[in-house]
Amino acid sequence: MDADETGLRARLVAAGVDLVLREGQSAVSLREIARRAGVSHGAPRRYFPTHVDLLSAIAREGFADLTARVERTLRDVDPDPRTRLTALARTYLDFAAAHRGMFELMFRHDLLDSGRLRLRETSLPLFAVLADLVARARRPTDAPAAVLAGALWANLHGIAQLWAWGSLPLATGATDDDALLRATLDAHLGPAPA
Amino acid sequence: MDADETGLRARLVAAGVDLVLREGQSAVSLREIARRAGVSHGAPRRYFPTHVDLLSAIAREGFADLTARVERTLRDVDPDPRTRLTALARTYLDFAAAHRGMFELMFRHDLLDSGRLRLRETSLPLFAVLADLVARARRPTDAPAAVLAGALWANLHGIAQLWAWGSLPLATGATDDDALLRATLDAHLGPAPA
DNA sequence: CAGCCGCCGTAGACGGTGTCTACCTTCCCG
DNA sequence: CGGGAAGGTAGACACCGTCTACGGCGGCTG
Repeated sequence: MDADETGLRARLVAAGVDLVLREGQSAVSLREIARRAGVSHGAPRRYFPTHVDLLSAIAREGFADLTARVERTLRDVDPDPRTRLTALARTYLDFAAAHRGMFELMFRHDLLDSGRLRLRETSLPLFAVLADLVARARRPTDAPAAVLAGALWANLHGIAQLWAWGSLPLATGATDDDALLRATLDAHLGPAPA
Repeated sequence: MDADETGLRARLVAAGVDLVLREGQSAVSLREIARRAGVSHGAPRRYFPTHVDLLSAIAREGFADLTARVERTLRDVDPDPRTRLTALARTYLDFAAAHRGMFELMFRHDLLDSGRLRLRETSLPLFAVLADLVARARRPTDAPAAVLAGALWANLHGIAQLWAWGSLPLATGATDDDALLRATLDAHLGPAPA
């Protein structure tokens, strides 16, 4: 992006991303990141006044990564909106499962929520992709596109979280989330075409 | 329950519940709880070998509270399953909004997920209530009841979390979650009757 | 009734954390 | 060439969770 890739700032974020992916969100301490970046524990403070600022920068990378994955997936999928939404949803759930620590961090609002950080806005591009597809897949009797898209996102997100947490496998007895995903898409977009 | 209400164990949990409701999950340290309970910082260790054990006990209270609220709400609602599901959903969302810190703690699987703690099972009674209503509201062409109930729970949960996080208000431009809730129920259970 | 044992809470230590502050090096620009 | 700012170092502080040694108290046993 606009960051000097070789600068300490970028190295700190990269170390943090690596750490959260490998060890989970609780392992992401300022001092550990500084250690991995090979600098003293006070160094990050030049670029990130507080721990929250660094975590937010890491989470931002997570959103960028997820958004990029979705766009990459959609490049190879045919133009039917329903098909594309299915692919988007699958990517979302796979991301949450494969990068659980990062996914958790991205939505830990108690860690990240700060007026000045504007982290929430980071998810808007991804939502825009989803909302666009929803608008095209929407049936005339459905709720307004923004509402429908919001509800669908929430459903995806809830599956991702409750599945990772173990509640959904336990409650439904399922061993994978395919049926849940199908039911969700059918519910919001109407039964799948044959 | 089976705990001596005047015992230190119960006092610690009560102090923790109070703290998480008032200050949020990050304020719930062992030492602070001990301070509020008027005992030394080492005392909780008799009953909760580790911080996670205490947090789990607090989260359990949260699930019990939520379940009780749902049951209390349902006592005054007429028998139509759709109406009852609406009331249940409303209670779920209101709980998440009113007790954000507790709601977050309840689903912090990185803190609570531990084979021996069996915390996930605590949400099963609530899911059973929902699943029962879903089974009765289900249309013949819908997904199996367990799947439908799981998808609906996930949708509710996602709305609760993304709304609290601020993403959904931002993305949809809505000022309350009523439209999202209605769209969700319509999607999973079919259009509302007049 | 005496004595002992086990439960329960105390208190201090240890290594870790985030944050603050004083310092020092290095490099660029006038 | 000399001064000043940028950027990293290092130590202090308060707080955290965990571990361990200790004390006091009550109840059971002989």
